[in-house]
Amino acid sequence: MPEKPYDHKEIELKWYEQWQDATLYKAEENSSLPKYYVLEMLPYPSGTLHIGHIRNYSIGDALARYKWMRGFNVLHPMGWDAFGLPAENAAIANKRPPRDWTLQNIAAMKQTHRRFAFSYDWDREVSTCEPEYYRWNQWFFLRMLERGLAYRKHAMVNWCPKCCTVLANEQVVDGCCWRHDDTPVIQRALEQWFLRITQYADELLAAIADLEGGWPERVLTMQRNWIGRSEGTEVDFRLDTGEPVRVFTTRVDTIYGATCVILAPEHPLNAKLLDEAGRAEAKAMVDARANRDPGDILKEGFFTGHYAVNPYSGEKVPVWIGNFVLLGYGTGAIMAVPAHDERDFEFCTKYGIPIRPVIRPVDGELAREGEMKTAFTEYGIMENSGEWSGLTSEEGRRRMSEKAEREGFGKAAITYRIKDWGISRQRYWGTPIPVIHCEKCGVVPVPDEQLPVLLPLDVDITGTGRSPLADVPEFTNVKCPRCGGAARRETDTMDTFMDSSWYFYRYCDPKNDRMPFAPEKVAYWFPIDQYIGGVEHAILHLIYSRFFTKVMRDIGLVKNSEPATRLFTQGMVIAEGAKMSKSKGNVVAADMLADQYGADTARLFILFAGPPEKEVDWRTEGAEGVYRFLGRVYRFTTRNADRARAGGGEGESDRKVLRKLHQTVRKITEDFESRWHFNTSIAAIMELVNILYAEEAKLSGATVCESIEKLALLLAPFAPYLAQEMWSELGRTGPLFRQAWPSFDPELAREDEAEVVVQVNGKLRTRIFAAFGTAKEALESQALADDKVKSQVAGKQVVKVIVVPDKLVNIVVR
RNA sequence: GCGGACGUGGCGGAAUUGGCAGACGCGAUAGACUUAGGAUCUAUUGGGCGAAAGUCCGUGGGGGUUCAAGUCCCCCCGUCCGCACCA
Repeated sequence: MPEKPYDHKEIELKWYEQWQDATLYKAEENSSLPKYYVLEMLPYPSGTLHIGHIRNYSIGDALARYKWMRGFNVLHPMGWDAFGLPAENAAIANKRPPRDWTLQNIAAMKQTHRRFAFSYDWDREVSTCEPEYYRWNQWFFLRMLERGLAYRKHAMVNWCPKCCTVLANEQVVDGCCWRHDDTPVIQRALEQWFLRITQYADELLAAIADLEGGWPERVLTMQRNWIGRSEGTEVDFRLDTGEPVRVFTTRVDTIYGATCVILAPEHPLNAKLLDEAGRAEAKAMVDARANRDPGDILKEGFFTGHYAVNPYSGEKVPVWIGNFVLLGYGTGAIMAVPAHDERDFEFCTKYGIPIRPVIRPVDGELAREGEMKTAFTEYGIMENSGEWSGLTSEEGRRRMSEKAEREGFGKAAITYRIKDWGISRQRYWGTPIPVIHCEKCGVVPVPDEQLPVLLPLDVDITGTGRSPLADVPEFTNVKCPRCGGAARRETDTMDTFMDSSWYFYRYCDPKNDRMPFAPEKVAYWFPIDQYIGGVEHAILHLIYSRFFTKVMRDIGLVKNSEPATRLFTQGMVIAEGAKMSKSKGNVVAADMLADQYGADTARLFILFAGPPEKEVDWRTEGAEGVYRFLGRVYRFTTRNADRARAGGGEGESDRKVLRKLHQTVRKITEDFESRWHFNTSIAAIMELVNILYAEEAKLSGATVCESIEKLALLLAPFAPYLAQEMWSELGRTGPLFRQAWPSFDPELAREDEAEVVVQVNGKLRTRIFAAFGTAKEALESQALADDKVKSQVAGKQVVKVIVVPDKLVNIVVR
């Protein structure tokens, strides 16, 4: 049979049609097979399928197919099946501002999706216009409201002038919006909704220990730092105006060395303590910090003219304002102990505030006042500290905290860096927050039976920063569900990270219209065995979804406390030296690659570019080679199909090719089982194909048949369409993913003889062949008998010979 | 500034446990087939010297351990990532 040219479009469309109703990836709910659950998340904030997606999909998809072929029951959610994509939503999507990309990209994704037949992640842009998603987001919100986990408060919030919306702390990167890294966020005071993630801060931190081993250390470290727990003491200094100012310190044992109290420039007490000029100066400090000049902000401050009394020593110390004191951490005020804190040291040195050492090293002397060059920040023995002198720092901290609590001027306290999660967004799109503001009844939740609260279709997108919903009377004017009086609907919508926090649970029970999902269905699948996503979500999505899981557990919906036992973080795709992202405009869309070379090439190429955990530098030149390789495979298959079907016979190179074949199966199996270095897996398949080409004329029909068969199975996880086509060329029927993963015969894979490297003084001189297991002495004498070795050794004295059986002989001469 | 990762041909990368450096692919060069080739197939491809056999050098730089180092240890340089006044 003559070979056929490789027409990827024809092949891919053909099998795509056939797989449409095959429910290949759908979970088999009643299966008794072991579970294996693969989920992915979006690596890039973008609506269109681009290289990052392909990489993400390809990794997860290859693994899922492999697991399937190994007999696992795989939940491999496909597209947005969990929520559907009803036609009427197009109208909503259409309402978005022009800078949003949803509508055209939903169309693009449908097309690409069709061609690729894989796509199974949550997509922020799609989920933001799903009524079913709204319903269950709102359902969760109301459950949290009932439990006091959702609340509303007036707060200073991060505001991105480009997005015209509030951002959570997690979404602020280097003082800029996570989507616009050239736009500094500003602070605004607004009435906002929050989720009380801090209530779970302790558990989120403690449970990190359970994730150890399954999650990358890097991500766990980032989460630990982000939660930022520190144990210390809150202490009231009494101001000369009569009121207390509360400070937080982790080193109350140093308090006798406190030589001033410093307030954050935006501290509430400043209104009272400062005069006009002082307030203006404080405001200037706040502004300077918000604009956040790159480079170090110098420590600055000024004296308020007021004093406060140290409750332990009774000493009166000056009260200052300092730009390095943060309102958002601890109490927004500190006691400065310059002798034992580097920042305080710098500040007090600059302004001539006394530096008084009160802690000495355990086996050293107390530093002398005025002679310290740097702060001594370690624990030690307390000195010049009244009744506490002589105690260790640890003991002092404990006992002094107890005293503060006993006498009512403070207490032991734990402070977290993490803050409650602000979920209010002043956007049109996104899930409406399901509450109603009634003048008589206050904040009234929308009753469950009225969910979902949907977005109105008739909206002007102004981009002014005021929620566009506020200008739609038919949306805002409602009756209070409690008293029936006139009331106003909440116009903020939810952060879309809300959606992503639980979307994967819905995959287990996508049609449920009574609950987000049935607990027993989730119980079968969860926790996720393997989650795959980009590292950039370490403190966003990955911490929110852990929080959500714990809340769901406490509500009684799930039994697991963590969403995923293993996390794999794929590397980012770099283009022109920068992370590929929509906002940078350096996104390479998949369409080009897919149109030109097809889905199989696109996937294979991105996997071949490098190991999945590493960043890849995007350049398309290599795609040609991968396409060429698939063409080689296809042409080999078609021109040998007849021979393969006939089978039988004997060929000169059968042994050689079968050995390589079984070695390749072994190698790829090992790659899947240990590390996912698919680039080397694919390289091994290429080597196999190169040998098939070289030995093609010297093979029996039976060997050709086995080669094509195994080659198809090996390619199935990486290039499913071509693999399926090969399968059918062999006359086999049925979906390839129902086939078992190929096994290898260790006997066939074994080399006949060991190739032993012979070195002289560590330098390669020749190689010899010997039967496996040849004794050391025999190898040594065989090596020494070799002509090349003889000429190297001639005239010199053999000092030593190192023999590694089956591998190497090293002759040391002098 | 602190913490982490990394540094290999013209390029992407391989070398999994200290044991043949450069697998596989791109690019390049030559040839075959061809009216033609941006298709396909074959061969060569780290650098120096050499007609060749061969030989020396070579994994950011310097030092060390070892029979043997891309791999382990120390110092330096560079790149990337994370954190950056967290009291």
